[in-house]
Amino acid sequence: MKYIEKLRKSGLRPTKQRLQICEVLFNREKTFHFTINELEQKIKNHTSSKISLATVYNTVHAFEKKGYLKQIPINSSETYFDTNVTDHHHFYDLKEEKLIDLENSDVGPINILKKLTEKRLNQLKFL
Amino acid sequence: MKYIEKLRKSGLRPTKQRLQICEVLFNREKTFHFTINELEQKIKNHTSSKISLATVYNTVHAFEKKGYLKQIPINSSETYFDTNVTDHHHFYDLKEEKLIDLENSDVGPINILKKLTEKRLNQLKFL
DNA sequence: TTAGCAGTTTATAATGATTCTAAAAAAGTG
DNA sequence: CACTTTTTTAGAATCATTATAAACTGCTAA
Repeated sequence: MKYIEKLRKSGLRPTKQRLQICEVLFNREKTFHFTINELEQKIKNHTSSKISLATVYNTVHAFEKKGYLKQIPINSSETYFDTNVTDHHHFYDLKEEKLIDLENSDVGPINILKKLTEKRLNQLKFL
Repeated sequence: MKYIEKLRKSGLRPTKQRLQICEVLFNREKTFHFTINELEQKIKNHTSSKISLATVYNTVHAFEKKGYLKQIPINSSETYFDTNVTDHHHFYDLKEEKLIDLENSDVGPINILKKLTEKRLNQLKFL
């Protein structure tokens, strides 16, 4: 399995559950967005063995901490994650109620005209 | 009271509770951000009579629906609202864990370089 | 002014995503 | 294999928010 090394290098033990979740999350062409419950469904469809909900939460947070997933700062009852961890923007389609990725190259530069120190800017997250 | 008319015009009955909440929210120089619990505290400090938590929720949602408040799309355990309903941006200060307003005039134009139809663009919310 | 209806408030229960807990299982190490 | 550490797990706990249903209030028409 190609994920065993990746996990070990990150200091995460390559358990059966983590490897299965890796398959579901990363073994595909395109990146995608998901909630924990959507991920649980995908896991169910993908494997016969059941993974506890707590484990799904644990794993997603572990992967996020290691930088393999990114949390999307959308205001929703459920938290969204993104397997695209490159620096990019999101748009939320109000009608279809789903997220759209826009790469940085799809969006022109955003210029902050107000005077803010460099240090200050680095600790700010654009919403 | 100056808020009676405003409420009536919106189709909201000017109840004692709503007027008190109006005082707390709108009778000030600057706009501000708040969570429901922060608002509840402010109400407690402002008046002697108690307003039920359910009423605070109801009122905030009613005001939001009428356009007097704006929900801020930040991912947090609590929902943030803004009394500044003008079209503007938010930055989230990761270190101080608080929101900062940036007026549109403080931020240069954001150019979407990807081809999206006009109609599509209107139903998108920038995150 | 008052009767009655619609809108509002309220305490409390319900909901639902997420986190906590503590015990069992699995992985790594010598 | 023995032993330590990490991980998994089911279920309980948490906490913001919403639903409920009864009491109350504001409004309006007679």
